Amino acid sequence: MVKHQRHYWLMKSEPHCFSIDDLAAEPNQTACWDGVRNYQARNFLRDAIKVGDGVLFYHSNIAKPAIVGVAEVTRAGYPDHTALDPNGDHFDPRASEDNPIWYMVDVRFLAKLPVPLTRDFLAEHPVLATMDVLRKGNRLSVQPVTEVQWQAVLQVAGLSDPFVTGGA
DNA sequence: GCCAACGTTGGC
DNA sequence: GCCAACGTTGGC
Repeated sequence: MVKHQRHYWLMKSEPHCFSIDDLAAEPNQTACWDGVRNYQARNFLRDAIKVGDGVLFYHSNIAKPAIVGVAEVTRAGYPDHTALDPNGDHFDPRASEDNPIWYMVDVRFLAKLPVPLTRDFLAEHPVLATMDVLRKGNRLSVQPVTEVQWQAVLQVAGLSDPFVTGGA
């Protein structure tokens, strides 16, 4: 029997818009990751991200951008209905029920890192220095993370891997 | 606030 | 299909 291979992702958010604390405060600590309007990120949301995948929550566009928490995917890609709302910030007149164009996933809060992992810190770490998010000019708001990077984040944060339950 | 990097748009 | 102009992202 073949089990789904868990994948890992980094998702950016501007904390004054939606922060890790906002996610933790949501009902069921779960929110839909809406408003992504970039095709490459859309493709990840629509095609690649699956229930159970791990998410590194990254705060962007602040003085000290950093990975601040971890979350998990609780619903795979489905149409982002905010594209259909003409009064919303994420309205896209080209989108329709039949052709949603944009997709989102649901993510649930797992943990806040005891200390945010800043870019400066990441850049000094032998494994984490390779993360896509550090690449100059990388604007992708949803990007893949390797399992090695995922485990390194948890290790340096002093957290146990939430997907490893006892044993092993 | 600056500006480099990038994605998108639209004229041709 | 090319590419210049433009808008946005996001670190600094």
